[in-house]
Amino acid sequence: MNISTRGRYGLRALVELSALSREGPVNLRDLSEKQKMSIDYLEQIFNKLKRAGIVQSIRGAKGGYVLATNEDEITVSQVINALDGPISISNCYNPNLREKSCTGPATCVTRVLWKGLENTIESMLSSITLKDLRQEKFDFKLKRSRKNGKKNLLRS
Amino acid sequence: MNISTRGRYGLRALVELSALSREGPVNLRDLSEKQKMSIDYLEQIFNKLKRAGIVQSIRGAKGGYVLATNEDEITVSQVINALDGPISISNCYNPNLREKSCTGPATCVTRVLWKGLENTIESMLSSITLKDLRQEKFDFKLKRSRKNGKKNLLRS
DNA sequence: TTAATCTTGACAAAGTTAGTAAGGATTGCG
DNA sequence: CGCAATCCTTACTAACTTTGTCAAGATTAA
Repeated sequence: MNISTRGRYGLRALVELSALSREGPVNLRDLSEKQKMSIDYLEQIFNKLKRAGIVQSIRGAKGGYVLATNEDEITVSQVINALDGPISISNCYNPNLREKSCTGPATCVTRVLWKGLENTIESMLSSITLKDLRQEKFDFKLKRSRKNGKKNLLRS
Repeated sequence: MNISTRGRYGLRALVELSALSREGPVNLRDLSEKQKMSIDYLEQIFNKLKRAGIVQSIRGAKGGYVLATNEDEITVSQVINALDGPISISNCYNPNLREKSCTGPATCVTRVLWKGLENTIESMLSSITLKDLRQEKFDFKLKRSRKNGKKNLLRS
C-alpha cells in the first residue's frame, strides 16, 4: 500500500510549478534542481501530466511547463490518477486484471470494505488542490459530511 | 496502492473462522476449501496471524485454529498489520528504508499530506472488527468525529 | 544556426508479490 | 504403539512492478 515515487515526485514538482509559473513557463532543469530529482525522470512524469491535461508544454528555447488550469482546480486525486493510475485497494472486483477475481458473491463483505475504503480515499484526495498544498492549508474533512463545522487542520 | 492478496485472503479466512470456531478449532483444509485458497498459502498466512497473537493454534489430529480473543476485539487494522505490515502511503519520512528520504524540511507539505492520509486510513480500519464484517454491519465514520449522529452504512 | 527545451521509446537493475514445495514436529485415536 | 491428521518452518521461483537511466529526435527563441 503505497503511492509510488512517480506520483509523489510529480505532486511535489507540481506544487513547486504552481508557485513559480506565474512568471512564465518553468523548465524541467530548474524544477529538477529545486526538488533534487533527475531530469530524465521528471520528463517521464511531465509527459504523463501533459497527456492528462494537467500541464501545458511550451517547446523550444525559453520553453517549459505551466499549469493547464488554475491551481485551485487541480486536485491531488487527478495528479495521482494521471501518474499512478486509479487508486485501487483490491483488484478482487476488477475482472480484467490477471489476478483471480474473487469467486464469492458480488456483495462479498470484504469487497464492500475495500471498495468503501477506496471511495473514501478518493474523496479525500479530491478535496485537496495544488493551491491548498502550496498554501499549506488543507484538512481531511470528507465531502460527504457537510455539517461538520470545525476544520481539523493538519499541521504536524 | 494495494492491499496484498495475503492481507485480503487472511481477512476473509478470519471472517470465516470467526463464524465457525465456536464449535471448536477449524483446520486449514476446511478453510481452504470454503474460501478456495491454497492450503500452502493459508499456512503461511496463519503462521503470521499466530505470531501476531490474532489466532491460537491447536496442533495434532483434530487440531486447527481458533481466534485468540473475541471477534469484536480483532480489527481489520490488526489483521492487515500482521500480514502486510504497517500501512504506508509514502516512505519519504521513514529513514531506515532504502528509498531516498525526502531532503525537504520535516514539515514538507506533501509529507504531511501522506502522513495524514495514512492516519485516516488507519483510523478507519481500526474501527471495524471481525464481528462487524461477519455481521456485514460497518460504516466508515471516523473515530475522531464523534458528534456525527447518522450512521452512513455501506451496503453497495 | 545554435542552444535550450520538450518528446518518445527502449532498456535494465532491484525489489515485491503470489504463491509452490518439501520436510519436520506434535498429538489424538484406535 | 503407530499412524494419520494437523500445524510449523524455511526455501525457492516465476512474474510483475518500480525506479529510474539513456539516447536520439523535434521544435523554437535568439
